[in-house]
Amino acid sequence: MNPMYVRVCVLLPQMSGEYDYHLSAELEGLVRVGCLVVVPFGRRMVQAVVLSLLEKPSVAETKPVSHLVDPLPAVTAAQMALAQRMAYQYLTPLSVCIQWILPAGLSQNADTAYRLNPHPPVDDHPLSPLQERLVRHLVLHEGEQRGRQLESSFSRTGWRTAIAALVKRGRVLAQPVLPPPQARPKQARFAELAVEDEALPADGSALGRGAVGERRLAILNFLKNEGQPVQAAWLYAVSGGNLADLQRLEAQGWIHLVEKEVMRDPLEAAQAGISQPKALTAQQQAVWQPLQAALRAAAQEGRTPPPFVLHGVTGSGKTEVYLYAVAECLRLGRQAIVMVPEIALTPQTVQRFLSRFPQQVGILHSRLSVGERYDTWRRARAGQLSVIVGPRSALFAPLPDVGLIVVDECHEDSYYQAESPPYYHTVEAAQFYAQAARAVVVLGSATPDVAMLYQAQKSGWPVLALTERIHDQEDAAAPLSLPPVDIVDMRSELKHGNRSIFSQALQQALAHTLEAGEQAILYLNRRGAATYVFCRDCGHVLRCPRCDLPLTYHLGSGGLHCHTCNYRRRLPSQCPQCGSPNIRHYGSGTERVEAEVNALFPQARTLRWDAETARGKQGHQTLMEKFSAHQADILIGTQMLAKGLDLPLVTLVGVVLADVGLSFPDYRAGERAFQLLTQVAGRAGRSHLGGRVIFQTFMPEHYVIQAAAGHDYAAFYAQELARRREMGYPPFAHLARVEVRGQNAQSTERAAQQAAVQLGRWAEEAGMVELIGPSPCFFHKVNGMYRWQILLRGQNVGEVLRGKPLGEWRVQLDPPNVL
DNA sequence: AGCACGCCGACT
DNA sequence: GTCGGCGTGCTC
Repeated sequence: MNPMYVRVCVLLPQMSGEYDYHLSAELEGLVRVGCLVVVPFGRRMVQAVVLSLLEKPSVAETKPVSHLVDPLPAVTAAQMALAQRMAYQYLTPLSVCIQWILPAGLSQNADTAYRLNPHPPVDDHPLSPLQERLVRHLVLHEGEQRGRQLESSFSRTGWRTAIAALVKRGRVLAQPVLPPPQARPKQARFAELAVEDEALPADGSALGRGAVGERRLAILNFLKNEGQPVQAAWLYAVSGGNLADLQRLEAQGWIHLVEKEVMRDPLEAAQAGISQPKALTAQQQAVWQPLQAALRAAAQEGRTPPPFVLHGVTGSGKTEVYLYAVAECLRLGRQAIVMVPEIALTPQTVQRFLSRFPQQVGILHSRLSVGERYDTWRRARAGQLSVIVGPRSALFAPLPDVGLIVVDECHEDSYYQAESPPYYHTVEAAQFYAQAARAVVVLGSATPDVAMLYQAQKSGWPVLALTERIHDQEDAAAPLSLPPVDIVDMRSELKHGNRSIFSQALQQALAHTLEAGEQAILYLNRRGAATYVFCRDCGHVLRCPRCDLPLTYHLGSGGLHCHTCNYRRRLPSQCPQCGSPNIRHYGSGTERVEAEVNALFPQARTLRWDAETARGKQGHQTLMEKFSAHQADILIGTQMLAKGLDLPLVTLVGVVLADVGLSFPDYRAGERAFQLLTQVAGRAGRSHLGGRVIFQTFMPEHYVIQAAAGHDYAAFYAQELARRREMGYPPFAHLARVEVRGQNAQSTERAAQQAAVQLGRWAEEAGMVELIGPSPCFFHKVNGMYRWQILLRGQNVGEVLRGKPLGEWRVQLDPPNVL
């Protein structure tokens, strides 16, 4: 007998409960676990996902499931396990995790339709100004608006209370509605021959006069050659015909016109050639073998191996190993997910997957239209796509049997979702998913996070190393060496009277590169760099006395400013540490650097690449193409050009100030700087031309600068770990950020104090948890909202907060870190 | 979240 | 005596 009841998770963000419903006779047998349904909830209709089928409900009275949104399950079993794990791990309601997994455009939230009552009761009540505006707004929009529309027109005005009063008095009618999903399958017109090939006319005279007949004949002949239904738009394109021609041909009985569903494909235009696997080097082979064994074991014995860390220097051929792993996964009849930090910045990686697995790759990212995303999602669910490439959302493609999850450049910050709950790290979530799906996880990076590598070593994860670079050219056999890095001490440059932002060494290297007709990159981290104030003799950085953050210099006011707490002071004339008068800001925005380059090398063609110049849809691509085509000699840019672009003509990389970021009071500042410098250094010398890197610095002895210059990850790792131990950070702790928000500074502060008392009590009960704040350093004012952060740090933070009444606080739990 | 019920102050 | 403020609590 079919189960008559279902347990569902109601998709309301604030609801975390599970509810039982019964199935009507027509739905019985159709509703499956993971299906998206609509159910009555209170006096509303809401979407819900079926968690399980039941023979018996847990309550006496049940309501019926209203209808199925889609007969195919919207959430696979493995995805459901992932959602449940994320809900538990990240202290987030299950409904929120499920909504995150569902494709945009499918899930819809309940709403209210407001309509002007055409026959309002007699009412001489005066309307408030806001009510007047609402009524006028409704009149303007033909008497009807949904809550979401009103919210966008009247946000932050209290329109809900105002309209509720109007509803009460009968001026406005309110009706709960659940909008249908935005994303729908796309229908297109197809034509196919209705007669045997031999029956087709020999010339166009039977089909129409002159050119018209020829045009219609062309359509028939095209259909004959294709031998299958062809989309009408194609026929128009090949014949110059139109819908009238097709309808005429159908009326005459030559063809049938049918409506068929088509898939929107964002890759339709991307014509990648077909590429064959490359032979692996001995090192790649050594890495590949255990990976292959694990893929086979996972597929055949259903074992989930621990994640593989693929630690490969820039240019060591990590991508080819991924391609081999994906190919093996497909051979085993399973599918693969390949995650990249940001699709716009890694077009070359995406291209390699497209050409190696033609017709099998789908991409998922936020720039796709709702329809494209929905169709890619449906093709993945139907087994029509075997490889999904994309940023962190690609993890949620509903593949039927995921066998491999690759996280490329797994140290990238973009893998951490910090904007809205669930606050999760892709590296961790991928492991949860892999456990549910019995898949292999590969974490690739040239500079793995210290915390991740520590965890790998502690937990016995295999760490596979690729230490040699390989040529991009197919024929070159000898491995390339990493480019030599010169550290230039900017303090001695100043002592020798060089006041330019470029050292003598960098100027000479630039001159040499230009002479040789090669390209150079000048890298600077603009965040803070343009305005960072420090002593040029002792390196002392001016910091905010309240927050300990470096102060920023504002050209307009000529003063120093703390962005966090609004502290202001004047620029001192002497260094507070050594008394030197050489304390000033180090101005070096991209414009400034470009101006200096142009002054020194008037003949050089420069190209600026920063958030400003890369704006627009194709911004990154245009700039990259321009530089790749050697339409510029020197590229000047910020963080983003450290990403995975292959630029073979670049033989010189200059880091204008390598120290940037090292003085941020973040325990990960050293790690971030090391990762950036290593990546930037890897940009040079990816060709037979070789290459050279220059780090300009005021701290030449700093371990981060030294290790990055020596391409020595091991040294950096050891020193960073030792430094963190020395500072008393527990290895492997969670950091929970508890945020208290309010409209008013005083009341928010009071609430934060109370929250801190409560959190402190819980931390004390639990032991092993440390409370940080509230202190002004965790105070922010954003968009008129006052926010205080309180940090909890310890090995069991998640357990401390689990089950506690946290309703009024926003809690964000970071993944485990070596703090 | 919504929307109920529910218990206290200012008005017909 | 009623209208209406927003404090808890429920939604299968």
